[in-house]
Amino acid sequence: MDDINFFDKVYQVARLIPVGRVTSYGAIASYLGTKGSSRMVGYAMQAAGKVVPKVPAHRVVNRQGLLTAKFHFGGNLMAELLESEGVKVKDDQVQEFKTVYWDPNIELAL
DNA sequence: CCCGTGACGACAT
DNA sequence: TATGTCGCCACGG
Repeated sequence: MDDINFFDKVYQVARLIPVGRVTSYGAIASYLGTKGSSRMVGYAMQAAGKVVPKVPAHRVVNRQGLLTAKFHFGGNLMAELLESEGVKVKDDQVQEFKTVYWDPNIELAL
């Protein structure tokens, strides 16, 4: 697994996120073992839309449940995508965040 | 090759 | 509780 690029690892985990659930950059980073490099996760997501299969980057938010990435998606697209999957979003913020929160460290429990 | 930037997070004040 | 600063590491210029 060490042969896989850091970005690819991020994509792998991101694709494991169930519909109607969201996770945080730090959670993914922690799962990968690069807890301090949460920024790299977000950076990887930047290219997520360029990779295949398509990575649900819209399901990844910051630790506060804030749609920091919506600015990059453009307009309200990210929020609409989440709501389309059943995730309630208000004021660029995920409602019931702790309820819809999906932690790879727990769910994958590896 | 060096510098600045950035989808974040934790700690310090 | 809120605001400010530092660390993290990859990529572009």
